[in-house]
Formats: sequence, structure tokens, C-alpha cells
Amino acid sequence: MRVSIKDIAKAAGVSHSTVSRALSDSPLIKAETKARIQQLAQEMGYSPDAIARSLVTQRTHTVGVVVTTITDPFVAEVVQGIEDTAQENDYSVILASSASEPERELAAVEMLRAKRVDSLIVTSSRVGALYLEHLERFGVPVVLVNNHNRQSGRYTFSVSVDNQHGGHLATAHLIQRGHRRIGYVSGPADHSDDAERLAGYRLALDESGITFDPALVVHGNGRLDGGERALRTLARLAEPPTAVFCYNDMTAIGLISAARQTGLSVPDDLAVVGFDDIPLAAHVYPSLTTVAQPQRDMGRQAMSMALALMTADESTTPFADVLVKGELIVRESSGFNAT
Amino acid sequence: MRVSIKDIAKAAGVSHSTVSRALSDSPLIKAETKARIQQLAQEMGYSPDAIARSLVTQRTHTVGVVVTTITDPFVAEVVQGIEDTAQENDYSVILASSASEPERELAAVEMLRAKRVDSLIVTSSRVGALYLEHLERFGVPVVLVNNHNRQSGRYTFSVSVDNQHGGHLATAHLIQRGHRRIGYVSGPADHSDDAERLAGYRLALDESGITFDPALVVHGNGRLDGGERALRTLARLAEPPTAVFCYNDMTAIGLISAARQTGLSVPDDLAVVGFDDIPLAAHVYPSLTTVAQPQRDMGRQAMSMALALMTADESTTPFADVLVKGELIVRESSGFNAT
DNA sequence: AATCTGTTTGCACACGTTTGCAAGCCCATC
DNA sequence: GATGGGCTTGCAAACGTGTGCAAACAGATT
Repeated sequence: MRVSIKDIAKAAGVSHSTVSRALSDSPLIKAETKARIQQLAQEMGYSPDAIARSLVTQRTHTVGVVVTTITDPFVAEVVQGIEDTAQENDYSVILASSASEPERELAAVEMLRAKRVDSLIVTSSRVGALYLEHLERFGVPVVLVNNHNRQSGRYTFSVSVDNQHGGHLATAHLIQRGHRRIGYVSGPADHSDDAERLAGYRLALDESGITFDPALVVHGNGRLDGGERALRTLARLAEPPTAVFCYNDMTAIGLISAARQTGLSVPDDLAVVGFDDIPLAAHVYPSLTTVAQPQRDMGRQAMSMALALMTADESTTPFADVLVKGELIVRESSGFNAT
Repeated sequence: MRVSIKDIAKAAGVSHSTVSRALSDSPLIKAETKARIQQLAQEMGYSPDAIARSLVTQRTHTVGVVVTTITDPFVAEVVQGIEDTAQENDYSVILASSASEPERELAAVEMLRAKRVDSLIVTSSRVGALYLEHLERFGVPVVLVNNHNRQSGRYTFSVSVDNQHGGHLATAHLIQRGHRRIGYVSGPADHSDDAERLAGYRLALDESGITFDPALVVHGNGRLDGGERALRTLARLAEPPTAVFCYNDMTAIGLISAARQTGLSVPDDLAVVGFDDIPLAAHVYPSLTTVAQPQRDMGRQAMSMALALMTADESTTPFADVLVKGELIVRESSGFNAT
């Protein structure tokens, strides 16, 4: 049998309330009694029952984390960041993966609701109308990571990478390398990420007085084949670009591979910049210049925000969505300075 | 306010026990009452409180998973496997990372004990004397992944890769390619994995009537630099090997990079086989032939074993540790058949 | 000696479920 | 019309903890 607070009470000849207070180091209990009880608890191998405690405190000290798959290195980094700061604050993490299947995601959220998590962190999901309903009923703070496809509510916020800043970083880098005709290969159609990165691209062009040419913006899909097709489209142009900024690394890698088949040399004929800094990026040939997202830090910030939201009451100053800035990682695919 | 079983009872004009039974579809309740109550629960947005339920059933339907870091792709795959089958069986996963720090690992285990997880799965930890004590007190089944540095108890088992089989697979492959002088670069000194892989290597040699030459076995450390140093040692031999089986992929990659610097061509002058099939393996040049561990499947099996152990009673037939077999992934680094 | 004040402890209820047992109801049977 | 038996339902206890409030106690003050 597991030893409970009552067992200790019996052994110490006091009531269970006294034990409860002694173990939580309450000032109500005489120092010697406290010491005796704590000693006893130690000896008897007592382990507090968080379940029972949660029932009365109405707090589980647990956050639910919903991901598509933990197998994605990007997601894994975010989760590690979440887990790190959770642990620092005596919180634990229940992990649930959705495999991008809506019904599985729904089931996961329902499970987390039943387990009474104090807060919910959702990463890389398509938070659509699906959630709006469910999250309201949930009644706990929700933090979205890399997903702002939403309106901020009283208790739901997001932390995401500053896509426009990243797009600007990538494009300005190419301009600084001397390029004037720069293409953009977009991602999946309805992602707001895409629009923002494109905005950063246009901003950089504007700043350098380069006029925007719609012909240089071609569709991709965020995958290898999208990049390959985009390259062919660009290569057929009357005035093809000398550099390309791609929605993400997979697109860039597909594009580079198609370029090689076409006889174009990267970076000499075509400079390429990606986005994400996936592990592969450093190991393809030529290695890929890209915008790295501070994934672990995003996880930490998401957890911090969750903690803040949980202890917030009506009087707390309102929160704001968090935008974290990416970092340009310069490698071979964008060539070298002429200087 | 959150709606409880009592609220529904009030609304339906019955006792809360009736509601409880109706929602669990008990045959004790009249069909129409059941339907009415279920309908009502639905309308009122009822979500069962798993905490309260756990308190009475003494089951949390939760397993604790302790990892070094979820950031390691190997670990991530295992965890995904665990989570998949957990979800299929209505279990959820509490994730705790130890960062390989013993005190953090201890804290994690203590937390999981307090949270009353029904079972514990520990991956890639150095389960030493540290655990023996703690696990006994824990009183729940424990499953170790890739860690057999232990004796099986009544409730603690392991699932791990069959290292000897893998070592045999790799070595036999090289022999079949026509090699007779084959080296082995070992891993970290005290790993039992290493001894087993070496045993598989020797077995394959024996089977082909090749006499074992101790000079061909050199020390590595499981990291890049260990592989580099090993290559130099091997190259200096009077009769250097024409092929090498390495403890793991990192060792192999280090070895290949040193070989290139020495002017040796892989696979022409030296064929190389690794172990693990890390993501990088497919993307180095030349791409690496290696023994892949079925990580996801190991995770699934670990969770299945945990489930079985949890429902086991004294009468159940005893369990046995699980050994899963790796798979040889043939790539460029081991050359091509002469045929 | 009675009262007061401050410290220490215990009583009892609450949290939201599940479940053994008793009780109520209805209908058929004698 | 009483008895019996099968369906349904409600009562009450239990799981392990936290906590407001009253009670007990000790020492100091009047």
C-alpha cells in the first residue's frame, strides 16, 4: 500500500491536517512537530499525491502541448524549450500529437480538457474555425506557436517568428550581394506566413529602389517538387532572376536540385536563400543560406506566456502577441561578396 | 463555472450517481433516462474530470516518459511511437527531459511519481544504481528503451535493438562484398552496446572462416573525432583493412572525412558501414551504408509492454525483454558488388 | 483566580467521481 | 390482495489532500 498523509498522521499521533500543514511548511505548526513529521514522511517513503491535491486546488500544474508530430526537428526544438521552462517552474508537460488529422487533434484536445491541464500550447496547427468553438469552452489560456491565423482573445495569444523581418533579412542580403533581379517562390497558398515573408521581400526591394516585378514571384508549395517546378518557370523568363528567395528550405533545396539539372550553377548563376534552417540545410551542396528561427526560444517564450496567463486576473495589464526575430545564416548558396 | 455531474443531475432531476452511470453507459439505467441525460450533458458542455476519476479508480491513464532530450531525432522517433500507441489505447504521455543530468532526472522521476503515472518509460539513460532504489519505491511498471544495463525484475523490462544481430548484418555485408580484412571502430568504453556489436562482427568473421585480428579493432568514442583518430591508427597498419564497420554513424562520418584527407577514397580504397541511420547518413558524401534501428517500432513496443505490465496480475505469464532487429540500409559508402 | 492573548492543533467540509448496497417501483403470480 | 422478483434509482462512503473555523492549551496580565 502507498503511504498517505493519514498514515503519517497515525504514526505521529496527530491529525492529518497537521501533517498536511507540516509538509507544506506552514507557520501554524510548531517547529519541532514539523521536523518530526517531515522526518517521518521521509522514512516512510511518502510521495504526495498530486491528483488529490489537484482536486482540491483546482490546479494540475500541467500544460498540454499539441503538435503535429514530435518527429519534426522544428517541433522538437520548440517542445524542448517549452519543457525546459515548464520544469523550471514546476510544471509538467502532457504531449499529444495530431498527425495533422483534425479528428485526432480534436480527440487530443478533449483528452487534455479532461485531464484538466492549466493551459494549452498548440504548435503548427491549422487553427481554423475548428478551434474557436472548442477553445472557448475549454476555459484555459491558449498559446499558439507560429500560428496567427486568428484574432487574439482575452486568453489566447501567439508567439511566432517575425516573417516580414525574416523576408527582409533574406532579400536585403541578396541585394547587398549585388543582385537586382530577385525572385520569390511562395509557399502553400493560404498560409499567412507566406504573405508576410513576401511583404518583407517587397519592403527590402523598395528600400533599395528596385521596382517590384510580379513576374518574379512564382508559386511553390513548401515542398521539394514545388521548388523544382518554380525553377523551371523562372528559367523560362525573358529576363530570369540572378537570385531567389524561397519560402522555406525544402523549396530552396528542390529549386537548387532542378537548377543543377538545368545546367545552372548555384550560387554563380543563381544565388539562393531559404527559410527555417532545417538540419539538412547545412549539409546539402552547396550549403544553404537561410533564415533560422529561434525555435527553442519560441518554446520558452510560449511557456512563459502560458505561465503569465495562468496567474493573470482581471486586473493584470493585457498581454500582446510575441514576435521573435529570425537570424540570417550565411552559407554557400548565396555566393560571396564581390568585394 | 465548470459543469459537473451534479449540475447535470440537478437539471435532469435525478441523483448524481444516476448521471455517472448514464454517462458510462451502464446497463443499470433505463434507456430513455440514459438518452435524456447524455443529451443534457452534451448540451451543457460537460467534460468529465479525469482528476476526480483517477482519485477513485487509482488509475491515471497516463504514462511518464523520461528522455535525455527530445531534440535527438532518435529519441523523437521513439517518443512518437510511444505516443501513437498510447493514444490508440486511451493513454496520455507526460514528457520529462533530463538533459543527462542525474539530479534533473531524479526530479523528473519524483514529479512523475507524484502525478501518479500508471507506468514509466525511460529512454537512453544511464540507469545505474541510481534507479534500483527509486524504482522499487515507485511501485509501477518500468520499461527501459535501449538500456539493458540491468537485471529484469518483476515489473521492469527493456526493449532494445539487437546489437549483435546488427553487427553481424553489417559485417556479413562487407564480407559479401568481397572484403577479408575488416576493421571495427568501437564506441564509448563502458557501453554494453559496443561489446554486443563487436560480438556480431566476430560471429560474421567466424562464419566465413576469417580469423579475427585484434589489431583491426581500434578505439573510438562514438563521436566524429573518435572516427578521425581511428582512421589514422588503421592507416598506419602494416596490412590496413579494406573495409571498416563503425560503432555508429558519427564515428563513420568522422572516419570518412579523415580518409578523404589522407587521400583514401571511400568506398574504393575503404568501404565503410555505420550504425543508427541518423538523418545525416543519407546526406553525407558518399552516403553512408548503415544499420537502421526501428526507433518508432521500439517506441510502440515499449508502450505495448507497459500496457501489458499494467494489466498484469500475479497469474499472468511472465514477460521477457524485447529485442528488435535492425535493418541494413545499403548506400554508397560500402561500394558495389563486383558482379 | 479570572480573563485575555497568542500559539498550536483538530474537526469537518470540500473537490468530482465511482460503486456496493439498500430501497422503491411495477407487474405477474398465487 | 399479498407476495415475489426484476428493473431502476438513490444513499452514502470512499479516494487523498487543503483549509476555514473552533477548540485546546499555555503563559501573561489584571
